[in-house]
Formats: sequence, structure tokens, C-alpha cells
Amino acid sequence: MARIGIRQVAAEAGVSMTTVSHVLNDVPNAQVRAETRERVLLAAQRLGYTPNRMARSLRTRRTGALGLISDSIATTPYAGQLILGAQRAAQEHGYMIVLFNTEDDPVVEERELQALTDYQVDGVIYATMYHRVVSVPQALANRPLVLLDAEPADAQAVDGDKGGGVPWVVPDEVAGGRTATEELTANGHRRIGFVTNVDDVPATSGRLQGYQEALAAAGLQFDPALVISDESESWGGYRAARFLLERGDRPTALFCYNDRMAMGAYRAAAELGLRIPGDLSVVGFDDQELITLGLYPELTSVALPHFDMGYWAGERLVEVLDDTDQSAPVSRLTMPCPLVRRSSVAPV
Amino acid sequence: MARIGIRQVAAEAGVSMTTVSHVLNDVPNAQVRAETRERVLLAAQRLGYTPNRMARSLRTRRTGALGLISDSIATTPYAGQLILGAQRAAQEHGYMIVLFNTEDDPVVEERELQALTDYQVDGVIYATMYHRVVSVPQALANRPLVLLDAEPADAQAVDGDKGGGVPWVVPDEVAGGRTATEELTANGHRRIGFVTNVDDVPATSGRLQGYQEALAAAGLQFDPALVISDESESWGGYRAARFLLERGDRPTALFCYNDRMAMGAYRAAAELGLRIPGDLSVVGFDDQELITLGLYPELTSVALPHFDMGYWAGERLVEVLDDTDQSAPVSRLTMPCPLVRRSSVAPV
DNA sequence: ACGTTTCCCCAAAACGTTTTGGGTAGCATC
DNA sequence: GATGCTACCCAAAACGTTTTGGGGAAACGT
Repeated sequence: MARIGIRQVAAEAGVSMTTVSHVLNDVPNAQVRAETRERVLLAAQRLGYTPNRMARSLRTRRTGALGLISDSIATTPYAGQLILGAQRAAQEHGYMIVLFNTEDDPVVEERELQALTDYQVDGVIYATMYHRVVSVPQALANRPLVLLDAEPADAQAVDGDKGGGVPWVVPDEVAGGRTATEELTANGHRRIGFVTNVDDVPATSGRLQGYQEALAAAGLQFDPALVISDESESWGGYRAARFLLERGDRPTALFCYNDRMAMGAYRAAAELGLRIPGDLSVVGFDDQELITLGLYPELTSVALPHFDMGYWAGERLVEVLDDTDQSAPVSRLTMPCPLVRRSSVAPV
Repeated sequence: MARIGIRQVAAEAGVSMTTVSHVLNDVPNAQVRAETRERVLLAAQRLGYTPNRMARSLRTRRTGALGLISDSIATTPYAGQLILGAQRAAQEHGYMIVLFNTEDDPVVEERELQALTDYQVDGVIYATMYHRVVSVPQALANRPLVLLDAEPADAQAVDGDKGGGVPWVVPDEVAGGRTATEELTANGHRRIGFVTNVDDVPATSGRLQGYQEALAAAGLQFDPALVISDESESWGGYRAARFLLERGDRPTALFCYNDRMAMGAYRAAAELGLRIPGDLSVVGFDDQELITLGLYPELTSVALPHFDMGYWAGERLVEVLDDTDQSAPVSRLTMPCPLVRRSSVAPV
């Protein structure tokens, strides 16, 4: 059984290979009679023809592959969602995702970038897992590229939502911080602590800003004494919460930088005999179900839209590649972070 | 600047394309003088030649791509490790990993399998994220295939470690269960509860068996009343632990099916005023750092070797493909699960 | 009746490799 | 002097598409 190709289909339909190719890809300005088109389609289907991608790629110089290169895929629980989003977008447009990983190691990154170029992917998604600001590697400079959960170090593209630089998508940290805090102010809380960490990343500053904005919007005075930063994520939540809650005028609610720190806050509260949400309301960030559903009471948390970001990045990249509309497309997106309500917030 | 290919290299080196191809791939029984070989190599390097993968693929009928199809990549925090393992193995052997996802939906699976075949990957890794037993889809029947964190439903391959069926790798659940329990018996515990769930998967039965084996090895009687299964993973740990700990002759140690249930056990213990590890020792399973490092005291847990399994699967698959040694290779592997000791276990 | 346009279609070149099927030169063996 | 062998090398075919550059016939305008 000889592998069946376009040639066999042509024979079966009684037309030339050219015509078969034309109808199968319906090329824009190739004229083929409706009747012949039918015949070809039928023949193709009858023979169960599937195109040979390598031959096609060889001719068209496009592989239909998108490289997804990420920093620390193994150490973050979100990785799957980011990747799945991108994969689905790619899939829907007939692209495939091929995986690369830098492991946060410049040497590995070098190697992977090399691999990435000689696999001849059509475009690349450069992903970081924790909303980092990155400077895009030289090797990717002149390629179709989009940044995923990362923003470019050179602010050149920042000035507008349109055109220019490389597209990127990140969570809207400040809106997220605002959402979390508003949930607390809306429940009547007026003394709201912010338990955060000391990292200098967009997430910390953004969420803090959101916190401040929400306070202002609620007519509350920002009190620096209510925000505690700790350097450890595993211990920090506990330490900071403990510190805040032992004060005389303890806050009635805590906004925690992430669920891990919220977990520590829960422990601090338990040790001090404070019930959640009766004596203390808590909202977390990240919506890691391992934690949010594991805690008691279940933790209200702001979710990071990992899937959506991945999906957007994928779509954005194929847009660039397929170049359907040359119209200056949106180039930067901060994606909203929805609040998922559970049982850790109550009216004051 | 014309793209430089094998033709240019040939010209530069003053030899034929044939010869260039021969030396660049050093084909086994092609004879080429050492001096010519040098010349070719030099020319290639001087021109910065990199082979065109599509052309090569077209001719050799091999894409150098491995399909990795997994069930629920987005909903499990381990996904990254499994994938990274496979990716690294692939990378090291010059393969790339292209990603597919079934999302546990037969319709999607159908579509992805279709995509997978017409992308013409050389081989496929069929991965599940929670050690499932699967029946391999018809579409994969006659392809180079290895199962990752999954075992085949038809036990045809089970009879030996060699030859025959499709290779698969899973965690050694029973050894893991034994390890966990031994850690407790070794600390002198004699009444050890097992908090587990009701799912009918290899993990539950395996870990239970390990538990029993360890008890036997320590000369302890197995007491069915000490194992409590609950249907919910988020609440089950709490409920089961609470139930066990309220008994008059409460266990002094708990082996929990996974970290999530251990998290519940911590809460139960706290509510009953039992200190960990002073009054109660706990060991978990899965080693999810989000939990193990978030709990206080930090949870001793048995780790699942996700990276290693992924790596093995990748290596195994390229072995099959490159077919270096036809010698019947190991076909099944249960991988050991190391114990990572933290602070939740103490002598009785 | 004769160009011109329009509509449909095709043969062959091209993409960049690997592989096939020799070819040539030198040397040894009969 | 033919034959055979060995060591080295090459021209051309092949892989399965897409794309180029028309070509023939019908329809149309004059």
C-alpha cells in the first residue's frame, strides 16, 4: 500500500496535482469550477488523504510550530494552565506547541534558544511563571514573539496599547489588589492589614497599589503600619500576621499577598484564638486550590488568569504570523484577576 | 544573502553534496578521506551551516518530534515536572516535545490524537497525571509509545519486566506506602492510623498494601479499624483524622494518603489540642511544597518522582526509536518514592 | 471574423536534504 | 594483460508538496 499523496488524489479525481493543491488549500485567486472542486474533495476524502506536513513545510518555509519557552516550568503549579491555554489557542489555529525550558539557567537558555531556532519554529512564546520583567534575548530579537506572564524590561512598548514592540500579557496586579481589598471594605472593614513579601516584582508593587487605591476609594486613610513585608513566603505569612494581630488595635481583616502567606495567617489567627471569618476576615491571592480548598474555612482568593493569558498569547502569536489584518493590533494586555469568594470573609 | 545549504557547503569545500551529507551525518559505511572530511567540516563551520530540518524530514520520514499527550495538565501541580523530565530527555537526544492535551474529554482526545498523527510525530508519550490505568487508544496502537505515570489496562505486558507490550513507568506506590509507614514504626509508633480516600486507583491500594507490609515487618497487627477512607480529599483528611483521634485508644501517628489529607489531619489535631509531632506524628504523600512547607510543623512526606518518570519515559521512547540495541529492553518500571523528612514525625 | 478577456486547468520547477547506483583510479592477483 | 578488489567520490533521483508561468477554450466586444 503506497502512501497516498496529492498525486494519487489527482489521479483519482482526474485532475492535476496543481488543481488538487488549489482546492485543498483553497488558495485565494485560483479558479476552479465548483464541480471539479467537489470531485477533488470527494476523491481526497475517499482515499483518506492527509497532507504531508514536512513536504508542505519544505515548500512554504513554515513549520506550523510555535516554540514555548519558559523559565521554571517544574517549580510552579500554574505551569499547566499557562501551557494549556497556549496549546489550545495554537491547536485551534492549526499550530502545534513545542516545548523548551530555560530552568532559569543562562547556559540552558542558550542551548534551548539554539534548539528553538534550528527546529525552525514559526514564532515563539517567551513565558515566565511569576510575572517577571525580562529583557528579551538577542536570539529572539527579530522573530515573531510574544511575552507571556512577563513584561519587557525596555519600556519602549509601554507607552500605548498599540503597535510597536513585542506583545505581552500579564495579570492586572493592581486591579487584583483592588478587588481583594474592596471585598473587605465592602464588608465594612476599616482596619485592613496587608501581608506581603519583600520581592521587587510587579506583583508586590502592583498589589500594594491596588490595596491603597481601594482604601482611598472607601475613604480610608492608608496606614503604613498595617502593611508588613516579610522575606520568607513560608514563614512570612505567619510572622507578619502574628505581628499585626497582637497589636492592641488589631486589624479586622487581612489581605495576603498570596495563598501561601494566607496559610500562615490562618495559623497565626488560630494560635491567638481568633476565628475566621468571625473575628478576622482573610483574602488571599493566586487561588491555588491546594491551599484555598484545604484551609478551613475555605479561603477567598483572587485568581490569576493563567489559562486566559496563555490562550491570549497563543492567539496573539498566530495573529502576527497569519497576519490577517495588518491593522495595528493591541500589543499589551493586563488581564483582570477575578475574585473567587469562599468562606473567609464576613462583615465586620 | 541566499540561505546557505548543503549545496553551498559542497561548493565551498569543493566536493559533492553527497559527500557533505555523508560527513555531516557521518553515515556508517561511507568512505571519505580524513582530509576531505576536515575540509567539509571546516567549510560547514565557516559558512555557519545549519541543516534544514524539513528537507531532512521529508527525505528520512522522521520529524524528530515526540508527542506528549496528557490528560489533565492544567489541574495538577505536578504537570510541570513530568513534562520537564520528558523534555529534557528528548532535548538531550535531539528530539523536541510537542504538546497535546485530552482534558479528560473523549471528544478532545479524539481531536488531539488526530492532530498528533497528522503532525507526524515519531513517537508518543501518553501521560496521565495521577497514575491511572488506561486502555491505550486505538489510534496509538501501532506506534512507538510509552506510558507515563499510567499503566495499561490489559495486563498483557505485566508478566515481566522485559519485551512485549508498551513500556510504562509509574511510582512504586507500595514501596512508598511502606517507606512512609516504616518511618513511623522506626520511631516507635505502634498504633498508626491510615487516612485514605475511596478512589479505586493503584495509588490507594498500593499505599495501603505498603502500610500493611510495613506493619507486618515491624511485628504489628493490622487493625482495619485504623484505616479510614473518605470520599472527599478536601474534607476527608479532617473528618477521618478527627474520627480516629477522638477514640479512646487514639493512634499516635497518622499516615495520610496525600498531603492534602494531611492538611486536614493537622486541623483535626489542632482542634483536639494535640501537638504535632509531640502528641501525634504525621506523614503525608506527594510532597507538594505548597502544603508541606506551608504547614507547621513542616510536613514529612513521600515524594513522587515526577521528573524522573518523565525523564525515563523520554529516554525509553528515543531508545525505541533509535533502536540502538535490539536487546529486549526493560519495558516496565516502578520508580521509588523517596521520603523527605521534615518536622512532623517524632519518637512516640 | 477577429482580437481580447475570462475561466478553468496543467506541466514542470522548486524547496533542501538523503539515498541510490554507480564511476574512477590505483593496486594487487591471476 | 585482463580481472578483481578497495578506497574514495559523484550525478541524479527521490521525498510530497506549493508555486510559477503559461495554455486552451469559451465568451465577449467590435
